[in-house]
Amino acid sequence: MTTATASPAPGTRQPRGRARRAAVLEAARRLFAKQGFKGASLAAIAQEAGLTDAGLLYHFPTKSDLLLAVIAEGDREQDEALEKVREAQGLPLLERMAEFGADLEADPILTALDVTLSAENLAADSEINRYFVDRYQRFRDMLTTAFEEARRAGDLIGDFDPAVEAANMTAVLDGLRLQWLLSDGAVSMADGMRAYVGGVIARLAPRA
Amino acid sequence: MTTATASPAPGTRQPRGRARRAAVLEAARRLFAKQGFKGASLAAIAQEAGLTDAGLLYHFPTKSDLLLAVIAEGDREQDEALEKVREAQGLPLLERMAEFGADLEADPILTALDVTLSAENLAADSEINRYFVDRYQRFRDMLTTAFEEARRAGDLIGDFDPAVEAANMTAVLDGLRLQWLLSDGAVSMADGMRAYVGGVIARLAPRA
DNA sequence: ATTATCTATAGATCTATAGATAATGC
DNA sequence: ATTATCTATAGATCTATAGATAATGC
Repeated sequence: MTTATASPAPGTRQPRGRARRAAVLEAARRLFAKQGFKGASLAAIAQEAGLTDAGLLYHFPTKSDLLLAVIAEGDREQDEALEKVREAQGLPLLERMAEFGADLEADPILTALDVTLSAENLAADSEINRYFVDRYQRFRDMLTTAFEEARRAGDLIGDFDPAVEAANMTAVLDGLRLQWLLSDGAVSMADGMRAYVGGVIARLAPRA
Repeated sequence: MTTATASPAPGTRQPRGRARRAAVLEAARRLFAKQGFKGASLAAIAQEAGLTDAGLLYHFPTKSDLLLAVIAEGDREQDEALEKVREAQGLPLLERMAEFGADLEADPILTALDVTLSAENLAADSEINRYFVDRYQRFRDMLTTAFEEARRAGDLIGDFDPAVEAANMTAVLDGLRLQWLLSDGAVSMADGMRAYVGGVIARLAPRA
């Protein structure tokens, strides 16, 4: 009976592996952006990275796993932006969310891939699914805390449920993203988020 | 030079074709619900409907087209429910939207397939893409009109943009749907929509 | 010697298409 | 005779896996 030790991800143990893995990610990011998820074949991506398609699958077990890796990499960059938001607390944090729509408009490709992958893996009990479940949970938690803090500070008053407000703010951001993509930019994430956040604050702020 | 006449959809000209088409749709609806879009193979659906997978593709050129047909059929049923909403105008219509989240929770399968397909076809310039673009447009238009009417009637006041409000309300519904699916029901579409619609009205209604 | 990385190969699924069969119109 | 419906077949892509090669640890 072997002890089940958590082994590191494939392709990260040796220099050759790390280099290939990085090359595959770079090629995938480029080809997914240019041809879409379905349009970019594993064989094409593998060729760009200098190995066979089967070789690529040693690093990323499925095509969806590869896309997840591309997205997760993008998320890490976005997380740095989120860190700035997190420096704020309570009402100021919520106020900064007004500009989050505009921020997302800056990276249309990643936004599109993200929506595709999260929707595609709704049902499956996969690592991908857990990734998105966690991400939404963390995002909602951050906002829930901010709503609670804002109430505690007296910046927001009235009979509202912080968890529901957090889910709704997350929902607007996500729903606007879909409409923004489907309307080819005619529906503005930036305008929508500014109006939404402004509306929430106007509704819950103490009367001047 | 032949005149480009709009030919009817394949499988609708002869009784045999109509029957097979219906059988395929029924089998598809059942198998997609049970095994998901990816899990249900064309061959399995075709077998249930009594023809080969290639024969199925005469009726529905691609697997996505088949899913679209299943969804469009569901939409027609939902449209009947929407007709009742449309009977109302202005503020009463908006008030009814508060219950729309609860309505959607009644049909989880269709909701999940719908999100999958709309996200999957964001980029492609396909019939499917146009279907969703149109559907969102019509939904937003309905709400935009309602916001305009409510303002004209004096039920809503203040400096708001009906188009932005319509897009945001559509977005909350859509975004909550995604979270509802991903959280396995922990995030409630019903609660979210009631809070959202209530909030919009509270913010924009004349002070009592 | 052992493990990491990769290739060769085969299977499953979706899709395209040539041509066969069934139905309809004349 | 013409058109609608369908099958047989082949190609493209994703995936699984056995085994080869390269790197590392001893």
